[in-house]
Amino acid sequence: MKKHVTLQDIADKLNISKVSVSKALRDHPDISMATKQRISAAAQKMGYMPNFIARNLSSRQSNTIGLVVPKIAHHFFASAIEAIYQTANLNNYEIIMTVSQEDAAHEAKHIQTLLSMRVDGLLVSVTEQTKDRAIFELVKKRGTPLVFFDRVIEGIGFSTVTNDDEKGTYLAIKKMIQSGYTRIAHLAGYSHSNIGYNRRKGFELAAKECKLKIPDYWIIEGGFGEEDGYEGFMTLYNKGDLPEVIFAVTYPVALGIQLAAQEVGVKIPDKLEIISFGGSIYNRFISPSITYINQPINELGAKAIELIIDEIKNPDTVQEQHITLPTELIICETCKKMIGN
Amino acid sequence: MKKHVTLQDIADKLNISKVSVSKALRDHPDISMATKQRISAAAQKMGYMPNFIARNLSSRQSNTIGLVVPKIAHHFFASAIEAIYQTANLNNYEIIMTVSQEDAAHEAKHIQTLLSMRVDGLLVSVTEQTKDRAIFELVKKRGTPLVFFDRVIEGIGFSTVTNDDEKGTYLAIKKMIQSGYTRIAHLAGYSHSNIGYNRRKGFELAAKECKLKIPDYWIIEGGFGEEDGYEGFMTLYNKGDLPEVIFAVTYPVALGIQLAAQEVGVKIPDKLEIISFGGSIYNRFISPSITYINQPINELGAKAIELIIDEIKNPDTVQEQHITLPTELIICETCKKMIGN
DNA sequence: ACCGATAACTTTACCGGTTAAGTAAAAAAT
DNA sequence: ATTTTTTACTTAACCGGTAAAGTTATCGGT
Repeated sequence: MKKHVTLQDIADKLNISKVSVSKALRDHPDISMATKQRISAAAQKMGYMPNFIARNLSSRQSNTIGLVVPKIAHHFFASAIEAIYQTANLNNYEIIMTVSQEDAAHEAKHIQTLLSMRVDGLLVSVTEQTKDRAIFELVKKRGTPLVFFDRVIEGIGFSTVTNDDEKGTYLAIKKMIQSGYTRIAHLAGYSHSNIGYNRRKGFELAAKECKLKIPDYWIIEGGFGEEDGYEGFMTLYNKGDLPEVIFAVTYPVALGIQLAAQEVGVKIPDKLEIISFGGSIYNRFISPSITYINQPINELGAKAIELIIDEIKNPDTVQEQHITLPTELIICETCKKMIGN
Repeated sequence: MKKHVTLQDIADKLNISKVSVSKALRDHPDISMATKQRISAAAQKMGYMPNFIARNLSSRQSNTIGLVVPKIAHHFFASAIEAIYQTANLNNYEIIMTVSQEDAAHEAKHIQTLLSMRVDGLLVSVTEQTKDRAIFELVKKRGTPLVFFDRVIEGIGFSTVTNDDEKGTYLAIKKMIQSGYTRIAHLAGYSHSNIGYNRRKGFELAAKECKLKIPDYWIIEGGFGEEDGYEGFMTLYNKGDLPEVIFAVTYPVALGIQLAAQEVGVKIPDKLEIISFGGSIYNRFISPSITYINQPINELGAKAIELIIDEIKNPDTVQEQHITLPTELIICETCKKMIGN
């Protein structure tokens, strides 16, 4: 029972060559209808299951896409991953996902592994600490198609799919200022990451256009996780000059702020408001629910897959593309002054 | 640049056979130190990267474990998956994950695909609707090791790793009754699923031991998702006889209850309390935070990987195992009467 | 009645490794 | 000094497919 049924086994049984069996099962025109039927009947009965490994080796393509994400227990990634799996499956691609855990070294190692597995293409969202581009330059040299999504690296010739971080932030913050908020701080993430950089840029642009002066110490860099929100708030709090609103670079950061504020007794939304880039399915259960800039996560995941598949299928004609998807402001229980403006 | 460097390329360069190169790179004793060094230097310089596909085909093992989960945008699974990836990587295994989306047909198809990829073993948590065991019997016949975790199928000879659903529930509900709660309903999930069945069993056992009569219509079957919690609550509500507490079979179900209750104006925790099996990282931000039975998610994931690796490495000596991990009651802002009892 | 085309296979070669079975020269044993 | 063992390789065969290049028998056209 242990042995797998191979093409040869079927061929022997029917007294034909294994190539005929291979062709029949792939519906190749060389084989007559009658034989095709005999063969598929036999394959069925014998429980034949093609060996992908062997097939991939000889056909030099795996129908497999390597996915590298920094973490998964985070609403944005969990949803994006789900969208990616779904779209990939619809297009008959398998996904091999690896989780870098926000660690650039893991990331590089995983990409190596995926290249060794000869994935047809790569879909990557880099860690918050990724600075070294060597591994990506290697991928480029190899000629393996790669598409970045959400957290990207620009300038090395790969396509990207992102939210419109800058514009989304700009519009939201502008509206916020127009609604009467003037004392706004920003926990900004890392500016070496595109999401940190562009969200901050949108924030600063809105402030500048509205002639609002934001003190330097109200823009605080850090990571994109809950702990970073917690620490960021504490830094602000200890300065003794709390703003009215904090704009959090990600939803986890917003949660960290909330947690810290709760701890030191700063009531939200009475004493402090929060607005965040990105939400969560849990947001509506949280009190107060946080006003946020909604990301089109499913579209983002789906688009990323479409791009990579396009690059895989048309390696010669495709061109580098940079797609940004529009965001949408969702007003919840914080920042209520914005309603109607 | 496109071509990959192969063993043969290195062999040609150094005027030796490719087998020597293969052996050298795997540190086989056949090759002298001097040659090994020449070879690895050359491999390094030429940018050699082993072709896993080819290696797997010829060595008949992939160092790869197939993972099948029903969904990923759910705290329990997201965390379990993270633990699984981590433990697998530590043991030099790659994970190929597929998402069945609570659809038994997808599940079967994915398992087929993973078998075709010749994964060394499978780790499966079944969908809420899985009843047909045919695909698992096929796996058994094939001889591919498989371990179920959390949502399992028993009686077909595979090892399982689960929470101690029955005992965990039993202890929590017993404590709840002893704390003075008497009107307790249960949104129970599907009883064809082990988690539904065992949690309900624990619930009923506690009630019986405490001589508490629970009306039939207070135990409602359904799925394990938020919508099921929503519907379940509505069913209870429309009966016009609301309990004091609802025990939700999963955290998403608890959220669904909360949502529905909010909608019809039933205040939690004043008019209705909730307790749930399983929590979420978001729980502490939710108000009121829900008292829950905590699952040892990381241990569960890690243990599952350990079991499957053990089965892969010792196919002849391993025996079917059924591991249950203890749970822990975490009292939050609902069910406060339980504090101190 | 002869020729080229077509249909329906088969044979050969190859993908990039690994394993098993040689082999020649050097080292150790008798 | 001769035999045995060991060292360091090489050659051949295989994993389970796919792709390219034959090979017949049949068929349509003239």
